[in-house]
Amino acid sequence: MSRNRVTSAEVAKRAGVSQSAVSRTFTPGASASPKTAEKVRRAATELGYRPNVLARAMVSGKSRIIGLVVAYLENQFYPQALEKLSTQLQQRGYHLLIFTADQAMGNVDQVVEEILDYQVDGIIAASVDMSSNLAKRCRAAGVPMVLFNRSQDDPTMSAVTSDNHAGGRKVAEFLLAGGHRKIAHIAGWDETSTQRDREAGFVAALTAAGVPLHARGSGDFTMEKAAEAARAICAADPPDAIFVTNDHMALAVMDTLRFELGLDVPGDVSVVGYDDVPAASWPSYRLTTVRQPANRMVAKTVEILLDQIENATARTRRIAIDGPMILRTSARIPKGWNT
Amino acid sequence: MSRNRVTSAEVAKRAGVSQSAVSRTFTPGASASPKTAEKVRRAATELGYRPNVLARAMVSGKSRIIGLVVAYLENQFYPQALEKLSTQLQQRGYHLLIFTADQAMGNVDQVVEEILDYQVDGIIAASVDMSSNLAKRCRAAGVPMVLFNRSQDDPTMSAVTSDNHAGGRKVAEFLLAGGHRKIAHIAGWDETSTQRDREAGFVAALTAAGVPLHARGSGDFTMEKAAEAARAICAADPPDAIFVTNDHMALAVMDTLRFELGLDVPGDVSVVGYDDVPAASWPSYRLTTVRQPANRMVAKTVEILLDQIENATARTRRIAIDGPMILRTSARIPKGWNT
DNA sequence: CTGAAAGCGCTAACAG
DNA sequence: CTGTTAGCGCTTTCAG
Repeated sequence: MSRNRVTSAEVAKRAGVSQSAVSRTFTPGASASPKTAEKVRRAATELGYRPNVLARAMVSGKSRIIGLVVAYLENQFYPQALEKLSTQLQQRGYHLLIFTADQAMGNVDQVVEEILDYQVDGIIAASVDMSSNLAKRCRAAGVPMVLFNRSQDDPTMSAVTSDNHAGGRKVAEFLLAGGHRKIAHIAGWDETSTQRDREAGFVAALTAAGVPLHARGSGDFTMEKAAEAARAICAADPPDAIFVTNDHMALAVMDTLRFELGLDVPGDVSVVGYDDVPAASWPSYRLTTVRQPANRMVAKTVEILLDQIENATARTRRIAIDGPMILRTSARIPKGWNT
Repeated sequence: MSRNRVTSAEVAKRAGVSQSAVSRTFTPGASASPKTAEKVRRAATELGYRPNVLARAMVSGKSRIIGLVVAYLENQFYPQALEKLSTQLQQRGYHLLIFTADQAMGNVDQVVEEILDYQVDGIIAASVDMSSNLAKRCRAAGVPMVLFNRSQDDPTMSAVTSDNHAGGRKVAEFLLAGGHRKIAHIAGWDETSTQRDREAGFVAALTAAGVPLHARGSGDFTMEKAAEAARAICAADPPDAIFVTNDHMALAVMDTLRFELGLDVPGDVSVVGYDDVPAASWPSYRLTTVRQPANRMVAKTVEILLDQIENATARTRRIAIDGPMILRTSARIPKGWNT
């Protein structure tokens, strides 16, 4: 009942060749005669041999494993991204090693140290914030890192996000065009770039139109807090529209408005979210939102990371991908409005 | 810009001790004098040294990585389980290496071979079906495996599920007590144990009461197909209750009934699901369902797997954890009904 | 093209 | 308790 894997040496013996010959036939850029390769391959299948990835990693310095730091998966946007990330990486011969970091516990840095222990070839930090001190540590270790759905102040880190500022602006313009003038905002965490950028774009457009923000609450990126914020905001002078920083919270806001406060959406108040998670399109919600193009974000993330890994490209890249507004029925649609 | 990690040898030199001394101070069950340990630890922090997990894995035979095979993460039950799994494992010093397997592509076996290449200490197969041939392969390799939320016919594989048969029975009894007599079922894939067991328990109770199944449709575990099935079932002689194999599909069924077919839930038809995913409790749905105790299922999975890994317990265990019915408002509640 | 030999960084006997 | 000595399984010079 112990680890009894077949080794290259055993295959070599059976095939009547040297151990290095075996190694060569299993190494992509190798030099082995068709004849030898054939003998080896036969012996290998007979014995059920497969190269030990870890041993290979030790000597080659390439583990073909990518560390993924992720916070919480309740917001549907992340499992979706995780799945795509895993699939695309797997196709290229890499695999994800998962590390969950309690955003709250602020143990992200600690976790990254652990990741480094595994000699990962690269790191993807999905929506967690990390010290730029840490970035230095990774760079020193020669391990590339890319931030997914978060961009740090530290411009030396590669990052892929959607164009949050533009997205926020679009929402404001859409709401304004719809005739709304008592526009509220329910935020996530102020510490995150997604929150800051979306709100900045949103408020900028409002300001440009000379319309002040009617009210503001914080939902902490959770449904419970978002619901509370919605209650608080509507208790005083109810808004006629609410922009919620992400769909996950927006869903809770819609439910609170409708089932608890007895308000009609969009009759009494329009609601707009951000992300376009699967649930946003469910008939019960039909949430108008700004789509984060998960596919393209993931593809870019993989491209940038593998480029840095395989071509030793030191260049850090920061990308913001534009996403369209998805018009559904949770918000009044201005006449003649096009995307 | 290359891999420049500090090695134990460098720490040894700086601390003025042997390389093995360094190894010992970083190995839990080691013998090192407080004095030496102190010197080593200082030198280590000064140099920023951390043991190379892969090298350790090579010689010790323990990689402290667990392979997780997972199919699709859209059904909220899985991200939730994944997160808990990762967290609990991480606490015990293990980490998850993710492998996505297209259930449809039937490449599960292929994927497991890949997992084995990484010298994982164990494998968790979350809701995917695998050949018992493969189980043999893992056992031969000395790698324990436990099935999560699926139990195979092959009784040599450890498995953790909820008590699906009992769950199905409960639903039938609940519906029957509620006075329903035209009861339909919308299934997932017939090949899965979850589907078979839930339906078997459900139908058994119906039969015992002398009530035939009014109609049956297949939803393929997807929302689209489930919606179609709902349409088809209601086109002929509409049922007064539908038991849907999982919440993910049940949500779609509710939406279809309400917004497309104009039916009232539970006024015209009661809907019951299975899993108790987060969305089931959202105000728009308030879906009556059978809870799969994710926490306990995960805890058991981790316990069984680590037991087999750390204590070389060969004993395979198959566990079905009972879950309560969660009464909400998508189904009529019989008078005086208690859990 | 091929075999022999030297490690990758670390743990685990083995003597002291 | 400590240092020395073997390897873990594999890739990679280095001669041939």
